[in-house]
Amino acid sequence: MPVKGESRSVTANARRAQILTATIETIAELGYGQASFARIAERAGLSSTRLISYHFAGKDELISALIADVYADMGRFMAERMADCADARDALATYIRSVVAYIAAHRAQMQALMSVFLGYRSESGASSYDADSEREVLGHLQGILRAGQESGAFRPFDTFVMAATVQRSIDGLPFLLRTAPDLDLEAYAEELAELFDRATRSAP
Amino acid sequence: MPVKGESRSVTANARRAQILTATIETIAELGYGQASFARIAERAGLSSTRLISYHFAGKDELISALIADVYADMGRFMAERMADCADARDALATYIRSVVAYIAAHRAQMQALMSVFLGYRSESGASSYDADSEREVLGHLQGILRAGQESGAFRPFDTFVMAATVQRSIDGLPFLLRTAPDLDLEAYAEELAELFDRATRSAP
Amino acid sequence: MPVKGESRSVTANARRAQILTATIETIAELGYGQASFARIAERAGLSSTRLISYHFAGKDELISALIADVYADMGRFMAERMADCADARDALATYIRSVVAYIAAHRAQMQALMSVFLGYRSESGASSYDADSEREVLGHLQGILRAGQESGAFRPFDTFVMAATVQRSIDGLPFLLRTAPDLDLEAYAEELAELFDRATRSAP
Amino acid sequence: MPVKGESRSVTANARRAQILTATIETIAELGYGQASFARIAERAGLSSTRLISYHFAGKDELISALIADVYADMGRFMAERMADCADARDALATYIRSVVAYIAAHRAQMQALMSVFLGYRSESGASSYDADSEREVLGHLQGILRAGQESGAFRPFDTFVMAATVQRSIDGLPFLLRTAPDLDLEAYAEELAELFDRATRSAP
DNA sequence: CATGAATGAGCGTTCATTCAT
DNA sequence: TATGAATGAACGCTCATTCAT
Repeated sequence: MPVKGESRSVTANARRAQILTATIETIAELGYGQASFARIAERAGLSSTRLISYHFAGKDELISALIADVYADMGRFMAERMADCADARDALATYIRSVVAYIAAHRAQMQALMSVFLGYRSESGASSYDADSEREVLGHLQGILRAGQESGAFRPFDTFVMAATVQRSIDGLPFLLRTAPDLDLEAYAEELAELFDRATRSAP
Repeated sequence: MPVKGESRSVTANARRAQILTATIETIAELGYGQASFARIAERAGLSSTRLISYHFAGKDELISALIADVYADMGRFMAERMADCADARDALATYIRSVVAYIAAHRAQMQALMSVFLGYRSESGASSYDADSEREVLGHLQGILRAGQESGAFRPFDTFVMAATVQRSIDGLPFLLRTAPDLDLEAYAEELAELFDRATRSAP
Repeated sequence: MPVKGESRSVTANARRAQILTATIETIAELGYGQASFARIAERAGLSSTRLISYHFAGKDELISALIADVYADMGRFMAERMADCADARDALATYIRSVVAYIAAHRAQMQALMSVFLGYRSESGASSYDADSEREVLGHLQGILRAGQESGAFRPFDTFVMAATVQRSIDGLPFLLRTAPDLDLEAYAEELAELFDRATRSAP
Repeated sequence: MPVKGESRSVTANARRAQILTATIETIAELGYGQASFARIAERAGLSSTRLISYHFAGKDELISALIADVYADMGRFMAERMADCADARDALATYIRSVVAYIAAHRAQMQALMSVFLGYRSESGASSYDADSEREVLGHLQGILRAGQESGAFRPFDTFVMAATVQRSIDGLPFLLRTAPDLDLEAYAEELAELFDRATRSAP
């Protein structure tokens, strides 16, 4: 039985990573609903699903770990990109461009993440992962928007609505990429940046 | 074994409607993945799941019927609302307000529809319903946007990106309503209308 | 509820015949195991399986009627052909040629009959139809063989074994025709006639 | 989920054998059509049908395994018996006696095999097992017959027809044994041997 | 750390049949 | 005579999980 405390052995972590990778690929390809332990084990080349149950307490923990992993990776990426932004307008545009860039470079992960968010209802906890993560992500965006309003760069508007709209405009990309894999994401990002700059800025 | 020909009997249609209602409620509440025939039958107060299989050829047909029903209803609602719009700016704002209004009045239906779109992969057809319906919906929006650009009311922008962004900003509402049922949708709609008016209009 | 007594109305008989024809075709094509009421009704163009249940007390009666029908028809055919046979050798050869000829002209019926015999276990009665019919058919053949032995035309042998062998050599034809529909049945019959003439006759 | 690679564990093989035995008994007694997983599991004393699904990929694999098992066993038996035959006449008689002897000693297996052949339509493959196996079995018999014709021991005749007739005369035995379990199979074999010797031999 | 074996519950579907017109 | 509606039981199969090494 694997550790519940703080650290895990090296090989255990390797196995977990291997399983998570297979899980991401499976969900990205078949959708959350079709991602059974059996199919994940098959893709990972495991002899039985038992190995998944062994390294993860259950499906809930597997999905939680997946979300945490992707979020952590994306968080690192975003933190680096957002480090030096001149002002709020720059920060918003940079945010949009950065998330789109991350999605472009991690299609499977993002596809899987979205599929999980939309297909997953934890039967243990009352609230879904969606709610918590959502609040967190939107919180960050709202921070940027509020700062812009305070500095006078942004016009008055409901920061929650604006943040949600920005986020949704990006969230949908993984699904869009399913049916249009050749989409020019850089151009897409520029269009969005321009769109939300006009939607938010105070001056004409 | 009902129907091969053209029409259905009155009682059969009543049963179908009853089952569809229960299906919508079940999916809206539990998500597509948890919406089994058993749970639907239980909610509908049916003696056995056999009745569902009897009135619908299979799960595929049940879901197809659900989508068609909701779409038809929404289509009627939208057509009425969009009938007389002065210009493109008005049309865009009306579109946003109308869809939001429809969602506000048909939360369960929309919740179910979204859940189906995101959790459903038809094993029969290659493409999911999502792809086809999406194209259709976006097509309508793109029509409004292009008309505005041609009349000079809208600035130049990629109509596909803009249409997708508008649509996503509304699509997400059913999910938002899950965690925030008390959201002021009228205000939300006004914020979106203002947001996209600024994002699209040509003049300062 | 249809008659249990002796006669049936004209239209009822027509319906029964229509259903029996569809049943024969269905069984011949898909095998007894796949011949459900639903599939039979579909092939017969009936609106519901209820019509079958209405005209036949149950599956057992449907199958019984099928067997009886085919047997009666084959019986008439055979009686005519076997009418004037010079001697036992002639009778045996004629029997073989006649049954083969009948099979050639009624492939679906025979295919269905065989499929029923081999796939059917009446849950009501203890003995299967096979046993009774078998005895009857073999009885006829044994009669021919015994007569030949008494007249000295046939050598001594176990008439039951010989009759069974003759019958099996013909029974299998419907199945053979499945995989080899172009089989020359006339030639086949001649080979069998020669084979069993040599196997039975007394003189060298 | 047992095995993707090459071999199976000891206990797994034991379970498979146990399940196969129960399957054979069930089919032999009730016929292929009534041999559900539930009935097989009950006979085998398994806690649930899940164990069957666990050890065999599906009903198709279960039936395939059954056929392969019985054929392999019969093949070994026949190979040993047919090892030293003086000539074609001897070979033919030995073939008949051997198959009958095998049937006598393995009634349930043969009953099951026949029931499967006649009641089974694989939905995966276009052709049934019957067709392939049939060709193989008849091929062997035809080999014996052709050799006899070439050596002059056998008269000219269609080897396919003769082989099919021989085979059918034996195939039917399992069914005959159902209604007449006390049949003297040794005597039966002798009658058949004599019958087909006369039918095939060239000299008077 | 890993694994084969086993499990009960649930899935969507199909079955022959009965009820009520 | 015909029919739509309804039904419970059973089907093969897959699910995530647990037991015992």
